[in-house]
Amino acid sequence: MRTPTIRDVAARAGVSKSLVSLVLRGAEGVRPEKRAAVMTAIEELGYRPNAAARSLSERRTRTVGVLLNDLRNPWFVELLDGLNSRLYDSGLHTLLADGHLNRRLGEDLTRTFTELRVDGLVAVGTLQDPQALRTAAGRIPTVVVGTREPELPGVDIVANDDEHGARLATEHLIGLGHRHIAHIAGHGAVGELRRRSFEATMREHGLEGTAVVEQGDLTEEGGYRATVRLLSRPERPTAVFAVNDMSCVGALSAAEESGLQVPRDLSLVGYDNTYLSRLRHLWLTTVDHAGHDVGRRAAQRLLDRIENPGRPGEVELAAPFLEVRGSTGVVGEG
Amino acid sequence: MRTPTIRDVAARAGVSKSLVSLVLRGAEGVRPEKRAAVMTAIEELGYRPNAAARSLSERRTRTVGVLLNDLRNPWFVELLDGLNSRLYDSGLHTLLADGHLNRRLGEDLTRTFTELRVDGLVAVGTLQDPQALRTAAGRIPTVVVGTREPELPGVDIVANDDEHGARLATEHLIGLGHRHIAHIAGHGAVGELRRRSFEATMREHGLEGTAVVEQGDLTEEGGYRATVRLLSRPERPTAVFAVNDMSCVGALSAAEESGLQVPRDLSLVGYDNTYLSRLRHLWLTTVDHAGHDVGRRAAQRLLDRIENPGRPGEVELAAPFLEVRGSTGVVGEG
DNA sequence: CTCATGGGTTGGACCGTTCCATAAGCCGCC
DNA sequence: GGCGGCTTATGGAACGGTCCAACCCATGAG
Repeated sequence: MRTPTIRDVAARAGVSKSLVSLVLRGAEGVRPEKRAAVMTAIEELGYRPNAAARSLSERRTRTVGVLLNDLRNPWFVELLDGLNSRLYDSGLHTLLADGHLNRRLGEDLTRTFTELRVDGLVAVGTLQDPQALRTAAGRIPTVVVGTREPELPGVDIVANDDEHGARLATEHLIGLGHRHIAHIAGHGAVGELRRRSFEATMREHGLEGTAVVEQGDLTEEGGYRATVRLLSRPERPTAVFAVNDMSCVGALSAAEESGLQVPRDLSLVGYDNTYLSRLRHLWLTTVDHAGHDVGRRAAQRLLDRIENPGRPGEVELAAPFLEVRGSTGVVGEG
Repeated sequence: MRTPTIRDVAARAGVSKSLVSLVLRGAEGVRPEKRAAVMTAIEELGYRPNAAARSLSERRTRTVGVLLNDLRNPWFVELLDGLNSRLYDSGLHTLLADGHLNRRLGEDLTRTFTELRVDGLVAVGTLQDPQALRTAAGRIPTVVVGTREPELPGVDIVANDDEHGARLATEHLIGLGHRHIAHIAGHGAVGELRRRSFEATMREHGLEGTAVVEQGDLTEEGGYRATVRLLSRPERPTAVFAVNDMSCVGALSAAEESGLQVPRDLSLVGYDNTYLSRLRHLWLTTVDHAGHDVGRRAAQRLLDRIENPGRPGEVELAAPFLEVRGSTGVVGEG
């Protein structure tokens, strides 16, 4: 028994395949009894439309490909949620693929999605291969989300406002009376923006003399090492603003190891408001990167771009906000 | 300019579309100069095969759909890695979809994958809708991975041996001299297996009198609450084996809150060896669920089932192992 | 010289839909 | 009775590949 096609349904319902097609797409002007006959035939045969045949004929897939940079670090879940729901409202499905997993295999996911003829492409986070994304973006409406790079022609970027977020974190610490504040930096455009904004904010408050930056790498290990270096300085900082939650957890470990209590002896602020920071045991003050909002806006951008592919690429920023938890406190109080 | 098709390539290379097709599929017996002509035409036109057309004609997609239960809890990353690499070796791509995200939208992903005519289906973790999976499994070779339910006709299950894992954890604690050991249980088949094995192991060591079970729910919050209850008992346990790492982190918080030091006053063992347990700040002793191995075996099962769809469903278990870190210690020592 | 052999290539049917132009049927009106 | 107009249904041509039987053309054997 082959899987049934639209013709099998038609034969069983005693109508033409065209009418079945009309019913499937919910067309007006089909006589109710015929519609019912078709529906029962579909039911009885367990018919399911063939997406390949449909998209071949329709010349679109109603599907959006989402490229994730690394499943291991699920900062993007809220973002996906926003993206997904907005796209779904417009009748688009999303398919995910993880770049990290597939890169080791030498598989180029932009190519896979290109061959699938997805209607749009969303790159979540910084991808390994900007060149592949560039060529894909030449064919498929593309939006980059949750990062600030790469900037490509005809590609929109939607992210949170890192400068604003870093300012929020830094001013929060300054407001608590901290003067010796350190920043654990990360690489890439996002790391750059956050660091610069940290430095600018410190300068605005006349604290450029006591601002310190240590380089991290967005991992726990990097955050740990950077903090160990920070704490061995003659003028030990009383607060650390880490480029992301992961680094912040590393900072937390380093602090405890050297006998410092958080937040009594050292205040910590992370970035991303991942579920890590929400763990009762960590309970980090952090900057929420407005993932849901970013995702929704990205979806809207993509829909616009599918409508009107020619438009030049733009950058759209959502406003992050501070989530104050237990890792920050007034300086010198305990 | 339409996107080029195989016929455009053929015209440009001065050959028939059939020959282009042969070249694309790397067929033998094509004259080298013709092959070269086709390749340059492909290059010049930027031709990309159309997956829909190909799969319509070939009547298969070379694609496997992977259903994830919840991206927020990324215990399955290693597993995906194993799965992916094995499938890729056999020329199959994987597409991911997250059930949690899409369920809210009322989208049935098994249906989406059925319409896509994926060659196989992998359900990672317990899904919300076993009924949908059952009907999908009736059409598409299906394997359930990393969980023990649902058991469906013609569906293989590949997971780690929870009974063995729970035994490892429990005997580790007993070996450290613990007698009053508690278990934070989880729901579902997996929770049941781990709890039963905990109880059996305790019984074998004559410790059924001091074994305690509190119900959790696999979340941090649940682990926290269960531990608070445990610690308020007259006979406080000296060790806790939690059903998963997430619960274990909750237990850790509860312990610290009531002034107990881990592992001096309370030993803790988790399950899954997620990156959470590897965080220096938590550094949990945990049972590794052999994700990579499970993933590879699942891929093999799926490939077998694609070859031979009729076979009845079987359960295959991989051996978990203990990962001793900092959250367990000899009883009474500090 | 004829004919079988076989490597290399090709046209056309087919996969399962959508879409469009056209047909069928019915009604009312002149 | 013929005809225009309207609603509803239909056949056939795409869509872009794969696959297969048939074809072409050297080559070598008989």
